[in-house]
Amino acid sequence: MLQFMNLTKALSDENRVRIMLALSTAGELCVCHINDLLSLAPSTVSKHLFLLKNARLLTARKDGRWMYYRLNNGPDAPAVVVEALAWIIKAIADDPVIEADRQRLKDMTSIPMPSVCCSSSLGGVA
Amino acid sequence: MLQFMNLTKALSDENRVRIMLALSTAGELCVCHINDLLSLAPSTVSKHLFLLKNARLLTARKDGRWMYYRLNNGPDAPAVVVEALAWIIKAIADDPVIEADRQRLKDMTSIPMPSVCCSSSLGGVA
DNA sequence: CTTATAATTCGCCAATTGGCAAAATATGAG
DNA sequence: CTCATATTTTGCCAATTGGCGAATTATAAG
Repeated sequence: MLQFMNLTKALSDENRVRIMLALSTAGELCVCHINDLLSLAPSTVSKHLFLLKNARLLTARKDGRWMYYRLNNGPDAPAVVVEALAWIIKAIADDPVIEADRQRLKDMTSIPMPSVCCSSSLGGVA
Repeated sequence: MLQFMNLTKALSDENRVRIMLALSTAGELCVCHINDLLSLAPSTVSKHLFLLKNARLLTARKDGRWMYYRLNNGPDAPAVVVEALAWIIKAIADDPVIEADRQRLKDMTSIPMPSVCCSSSLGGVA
């Protein structure tokens, strides 16, 4: 029960749902891209990612200074998680908010990432 | 999006999830049975039921002084709701908390209800 | 009409949660 | 080593939420 409630609580915040849908499109994202996407403070995003990972909805991978997050839909993911992912993606994949995020993501990730991650990724006139 | 967040927020509270699972077993329950099941104040249960109904997870039917609630899994229920119902039921139908609720429900509803609803339904030594 | 019961609404309080800034941690670059 | 960047942890505050009791509404019974 506690584990299941962690799942539903994790999905009960709009910003966390937006993260999930962004990952369903992008496959994998580093934290700074998510910061830009949501326009939230890094500490806030970090907390959201912790809750999603804690609920087993996400997995994380570290590469140098960067953390990459992805949906936990691999073969060893719990069935209840995989079903949750299918449910939310089907439910709101074509929501206007999600569509807009997808467009922003496309712009963001079109800049080759290995070089420089975020400080110059988007919104950068300077 | 707002409608979907109503759904996930409605499912993010343990007492509300217990209501859902109780209804998946009983089919239909009147509010006073749910009060007894959760041992919460009637006003609190009423608020929970409002949130679940507002999220379209439940439907309500009035019969005399009693309100009966049931899962919204009829033919005209939104697909996203039906899928949510299938998801949560599969996920926690055999959770200990839910099993215990099911036992309590069986005791409760074994008393024929049309006669007297709740004031004498359970826990009644007096 | 008056009384009693079921349920909801309202007003309030405690607990939880989402947000940020600052400090701490980790890692690559010079 | 020292500096810069990415992320997390910590501490704090405002907003939301879950809870109760009191008041209100609705309906059946006397």
